[in-house]
Formats: sequence, structure tokens, C-alpha cells
Amino acid sequence: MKRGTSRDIRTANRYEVLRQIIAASPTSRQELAAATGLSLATVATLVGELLDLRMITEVGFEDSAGGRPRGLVAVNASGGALIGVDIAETYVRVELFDLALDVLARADEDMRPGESRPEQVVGHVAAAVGSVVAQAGVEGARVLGVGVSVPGQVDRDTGVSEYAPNWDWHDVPLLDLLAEQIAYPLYMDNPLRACAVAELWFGAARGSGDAVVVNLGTGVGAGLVLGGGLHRGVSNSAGEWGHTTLVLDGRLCHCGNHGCVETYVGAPGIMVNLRELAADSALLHPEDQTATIDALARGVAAHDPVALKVVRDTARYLGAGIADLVNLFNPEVVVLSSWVAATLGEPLLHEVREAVARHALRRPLAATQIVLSPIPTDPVCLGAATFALEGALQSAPQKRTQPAAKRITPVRSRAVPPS
Amino acid sequence: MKRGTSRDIRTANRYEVLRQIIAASPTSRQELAAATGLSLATVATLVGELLDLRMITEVGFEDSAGGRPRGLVAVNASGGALIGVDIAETYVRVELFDLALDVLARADEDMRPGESRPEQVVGHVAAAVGSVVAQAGVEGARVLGVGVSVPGQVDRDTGVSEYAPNWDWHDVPLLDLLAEQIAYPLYMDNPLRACAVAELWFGAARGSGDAVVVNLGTGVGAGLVLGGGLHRGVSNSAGEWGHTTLVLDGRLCHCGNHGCVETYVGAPGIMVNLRELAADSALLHPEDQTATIDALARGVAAHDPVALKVVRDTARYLGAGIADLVNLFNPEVVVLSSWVAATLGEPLLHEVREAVARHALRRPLAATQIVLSPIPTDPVCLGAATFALEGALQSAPQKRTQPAAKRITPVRSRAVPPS
DNA sequence: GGGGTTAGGAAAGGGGGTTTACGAAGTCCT
DNA sequence: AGGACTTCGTAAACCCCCTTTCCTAACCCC
Repeated sequence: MKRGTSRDIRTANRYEVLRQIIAASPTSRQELAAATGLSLATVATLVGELLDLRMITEVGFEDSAGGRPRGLVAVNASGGALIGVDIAETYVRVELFDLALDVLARADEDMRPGESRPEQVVGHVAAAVGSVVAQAGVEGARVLGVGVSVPGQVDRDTGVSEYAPNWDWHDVPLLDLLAEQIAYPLYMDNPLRACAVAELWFGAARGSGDAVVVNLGTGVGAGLVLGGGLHRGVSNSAGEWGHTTLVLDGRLCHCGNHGCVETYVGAPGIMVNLRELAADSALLHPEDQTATIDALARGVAAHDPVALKVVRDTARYLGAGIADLVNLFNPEVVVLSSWVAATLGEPLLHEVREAVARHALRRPLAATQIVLSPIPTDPVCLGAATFALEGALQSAPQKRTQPAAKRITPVRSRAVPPS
Repeated sequence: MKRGTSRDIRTANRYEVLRQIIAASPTSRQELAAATGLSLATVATLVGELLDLRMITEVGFEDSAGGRPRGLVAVNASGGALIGVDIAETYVRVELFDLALDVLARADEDMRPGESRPEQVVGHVAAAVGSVVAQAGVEGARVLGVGVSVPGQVDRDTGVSEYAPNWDWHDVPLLDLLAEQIAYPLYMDNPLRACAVAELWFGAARGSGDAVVVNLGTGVGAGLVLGGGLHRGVSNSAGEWGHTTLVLDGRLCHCGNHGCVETYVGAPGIMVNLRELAADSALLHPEDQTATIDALARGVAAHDPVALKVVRDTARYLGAGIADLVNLFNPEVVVLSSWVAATLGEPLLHEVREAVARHALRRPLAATQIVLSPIPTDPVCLGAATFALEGALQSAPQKRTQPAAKRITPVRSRAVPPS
């Protein structure tokens, strides 16, 4: 068990201030102090550090009721670049962000089913990273880091992919392999935590002490934000919510168990929901998850009764599962993230809220908001880039004051008395 | 969202050192430093503070290979008393502990079904507290505090019982009512968190960063220890695991939902398990949970096939639920606590371990131990008393060094030159 | 252009932990 | 018995973090 040090406080505060600046650019030191609860002096110091790092700049002044005008600071978008890599089963997506976390360049590489060797994946990643750097035309020196999201179980400290189910990787030293081809600082974790960090910094979990980020994609998971930081668990595998038993002896899951949440609310599970309801539905594209979910979304918009029923059924499962999370964690906010949630959107959210309300206990429910992720882009890439941002902030120098060559009174000043 | 301050570090370290001393009394400063990872100097300071508080004493010396002997410190059992109050549906139990957390006195008060008014409960508590103080013969001045566990939803800061389902209390200012009759410092929370804190300080969760304390009693809950401290959630109701859906559309629960964990592995749920298997079993005492669970335990010891089957069935449900917790939290240890777990003991544990192994994911499972609570006494009383102990440590003065009347060179020493 | 007002930096102060130095209190060897 | 060696534990100095306080800068208004 590791103890916290005063340094952690500083890091947390730095995160907090930068988060706030990114969220409300431009802003004044006064606003930052009010928003973070820190003293003005501390905010000024932290802002000074960030200015030194070129991550923010002073952008002007703001009138203050009769006194000296407030200096305004804003993110220095061109002060650096961050790269987020989303390695998925069938593709590699790489995005390059400026410091305002806007996407400057994107590269996608498809991977054919056979391409499962680590070197092949590394090759795709390196190619895509090279591509986005070239596209964006940033000098390489301004790339502050590359965050890599890889599915499965990850040791973020050593950069080893301990287990990746889709390719049956075991203990692949992925980060070392990448380091041979990519010269920037590298950070690594899995997509679950990437999404959670993205919400924590830029999304609906910002400022929440406790939040749960529910990931609805092909797989399903929950990123846990507890006490303002990501909960990782003892072996960095916390958040495996997809294989929670929702229906005892229910549908068979690829994990070997029955009735996992994932088999009901993951994209393939939703397809099963649809097939069970109407096996011959035109909505169903048997081999294409994305097309099916898109079709469902359009169906709901068109008040197609089958689509509505499928969404309602899915929400019923999802709501039961989320209600359990609400009872267990008592979070401030539950965020629905990833592409299934984004595609089905409001209709799903509405049904989920109702389902959760039916299942959850009253008190925790009253304290919890359930929302869709407000992040418009790929949250995994954004989250991965955020790992790099956190890394850059952590490894940054702490001080800006140089000791000014501390003046030492020379000893010889005490002159030797003439003898 | 509240920020951590450097003061919290001090408090955490004080807890840690005292925990260690209680666990391994007597012990040396060296051992403490090694066990806590703190520097010798810091340990010495903290030990000094605890000595000043009379919570520990120096008890002798220990040879050190050839050098100055190590001073040994131990808990000063008689240095104070802590009182733990367990308010339950049908009884109030109060225990008085010395600082080694041994029980010096106990008082039980039964409450008849009709007695549900707050004043009646307060009366019982006050009477029992008076009784244990008298029994133990400690001077009142040495009572450092009284911790009170009350079921349901609790606001620990204001001391209000926001909602207690068994008596249908709503926003009862219980601590204020108690304060009118009890002069000691009062602390309050619910039994779930009491058990978790007891495990954290004295039980199987000691030293774990992340642990889950599963409470198996009439009700069922999970105390979450995350990052070395209790996770409370945004409205202090985290850990409501009993009403997690285990079987969609399963047994009706008093909470209004179907298939809650509690209806399968709480004492009444276990009785249902038994009844469904063998409605006329001699093991079943329809109106007496304790007797039934006891009978089951004896049945298992005697290899009664019905009893074995019931335990196995119960463990199957419990294992599925615990596997979900393991996946979700990735804890170091899962502790089975409360009277049902204590009564069914090893046989239950064994079956639970197997059931969890069947359901949980391999990696998190490998990192997690599942154990029975090693606490021999009522964990709720012990945990409640621990709230008082934490309170006493937190409110204790920080310093021991008095400034020694800082010598100020008088200004007039610069004598006025004679003119 | 002075007086009032507000912003922001610099210095001091308090809390926390660690490193370093040194006296204390033993053992071991001559 | 006395000196050398070893180890413990405290005190002082130091670094880090945040806050409070003081002071100057920069604007408004009259």
C-alpha cells in the first residue's frame, strides 16, 4: 500500500488548474482560485509554472470593477501536441491533439483478422503516428507524449500488455517495442480507463469526486473515478464490469460464464436482443455491429416499434446493472460513453434513467445524475492523449524561481589583522 | 469535491502507526518504520505524540546486535476507554473497550417490536452505556468517545439518521438526542462501515490498499476500502450491495425489486434456500434466523446432505456476487464478515472460493484473497468503537514540543552610546 | 493628478516528511 | 577497566506544499 506525499497534492492541484483553464479558456486567476478552492497565491504559482511550460499563455486583460484589470490566461494551443492511440481489435486509430485538445490530425489503419502479432500492430501504430505528425506539420520537438490504449490487462508502469483477449497476447512488452520506433515519451493503459480519464478531464465527470463511466461498445466496462482520481485496483484491472452476472444462468458469454452484462448491453448483445424480438427484422445486419446499431438509432427516430422495444429492453438490462453501480458506489454522476451510447443517444438515456429509477435505492439515486458523454470525438483517443498530458505535467519541473546565485559573504572579508 | 491537505497525510500516518502498534504490541520504532515505510524520524515524532496522548507506553528494551537497545512501545491498554454501540432492529449492544481493543464490559438491551420511537432507542443506549462504564469501573474522564452504529442511511457529520428502514425513521437527529444523555464525544455511522473499519484496523484488511468487506447478516452489504480508506460515496451511502440484482426477475425483496443478492445470501434468504430444498427439514426454525443458521452449521459439521447442499447453493449465489466485486474493484482481499459468515465459517468459505473462481476473471482473481474475518468479537461494536478512536486521534493536539519561551535578544542591549 | 480599488507577486509562516549530525547506551576487545 | 565499535533516538536543518500578509502595479473616478 503506497502512501501519499505532499508532492501528490501539488500534482493534483496542477491537474485541477489546467483542467479548469482548458474548460473555461480564457479565464483569470481569480476565477481559477474560486473554482479550485485554492488560495490566490497558489493559483498564481501554478499558473506561473504552466506559463513556463508554455502550456498556457497570457491573452489579455479583463476589466475588474474599478481596480487593476485581471490578467487572462488561456490554453496555448500551439504550445505542444499530444498523440492518442486507440488500438482496437480491427483497427488502429491515432489522433494528434493540440493543447486545447482539438484534433489536428487523424490516421486510421485497418488490421486484417490475421494480423495479430505484436510487431504487426506496432508497425501500424508507428506508421499512423508518423502520419499524424507529418499531417499536422508540428515539429517533433513539440510532441509532449504519446498515450496508447490497448485492450485487456495492462501493466502501465512497465508498459506490458499482460493479456489481450482478442489476440491472445500474454505479457507482450508493447511499450518497449513501440519505443524502438517512436521517440516520444510513451504512456499506456486500456480503453476503459482512457474513457474514464477523458470524462474526468473534459467530460461529464469533471469536478466530481466520485463518478462511474460506463462504456458501451462491443465490450462493456466501467471506469471508476473515486476521490477525484481513477481507481485502478491492486493489479490495474478494476472496472471489469462487463462480466458482472446480470442474469444467473443467462446467455453464454465468451468469458465462459452465463448472463454477463456484456451479453445483454454490448453491441453484439443488443443484436441478440433484436434477434430474439424479431429475427427477420430489416434492422439487423448480422455481420455488422455498427450498421445494426445505426439502424436501430434511425428506427427509434422513426418510431419503429421494434427498434423502440429493443432499446427499451436493452435499457432495462443496462438500468438494472447501472442501478447496482449506483447503490454500490453512490457516485455523483454516471456517464454513458463509447460509440453505442453515442449512437443510441437520448432515447437510450431516457429509458435507462427510468430503468435505474425502478431498481436503485432512493437515497443514492437522488444523489446521482445519469448523463451521456458530452465528448464529441473518439473518447479513447482523447483519453489516451490525456495520459500523455498527465505524464507531461507530472514530469515537468516544479520550480520557476532560480535561486539567483545566492550571495555568500566571502569569508576573507574578515581581514587578517596586520601583525 | 474536497481537496486533500497535508494534514490528512499526518492523520493517515498516525492511524497507520497506531494500527501497527496495536497489531504487534510491543514493538520498536525500527519495526514501525519498516512496516509503515516512514522514516525513523517521523515514526519517532508520531510515537512521541501517541506517548503524550497516553495511548501507548514504553515497556522496556530489546537487544540490538551489539548496539544501544531498542526501546519498545506497547498499547497503553489502561490509557483510555472506547465505547462501541450497535443499534440493531431488535437489540442494542454496547461494549466498552480498553485501548488494546479488548472488551472490558458489555451490556445488551432487548427492544420489543413496538419500541421504535427514537427516544426509546436513545433510552436503551444511554442505559447500556451507563452500565458498561459502571461495570468497567473506569473513571468517566478516560472514556475517549462513543461510536454509534445505526442501520440505514446516516449523515455522520450532523449525526442525523436520515433513513432507517426497520423503524421507518426519517431524519432523526439521533446524535443530538444521545448527546443530551451521554457526555462523551459521539460518533456515528452505519454497521456496514463499522465492520469495514474494524477489518481495516484490526482484521483482514489491515495494510490493504483496496479491500471489500462483505457483510453477511440479516441484511447484506459491502464495505469498500479503497486507497487505504473507507469509500463513502457522495452521500455516505456507498456499499449498498445487498440490493444488487443477482437474478433478474428473481425473488421478491422487501426493497421492492426482484432478485437482490440479499434475498439469496442474507439469513432470511438462506432460510428460503433451505425451504426450497427441503421444506420440512428439521434444520428449519421458521421464526428464528439464528437458530436456523446454527442448525445449518451443525448439519454441515455432521455431513448432513441437506445442510451441505444449502451451503453450497448459498455459496453459489454469494460467489457469483463476490466475483462481480472482484472484477469491478480488483481488491487485494475480500473479507467475509458478520454473524452468518462467522457461524457457517470454513465450509462456506471453501464453497465461496470455488464459486468465485468459476465466475471471476482470471487476472483479478489471482490478485485477490478471500478470507473469513479474523475478528472474534462483535465486529459492529468494535468498528463503532474504532470510529471513536479515529475521532480521538484526529482531534488530538498535533505538537508535543513547546517553544521553550523563545529567547529574544532584548533590543535595548544595543546600548545608547554616551554622548 | 491624487485617492480609491483591485490584481498579483514576494516574503513570511505553518504543516509535513526526510536527511544529517550527534549524544546516549549498550557490546566487544584488549 | 578502558577504549573502540555499534546501534538507537532525538534535534536541527532542509525541502516541499499551501496560506496569509504585505506591498506594489495598474486601473477608475473625481
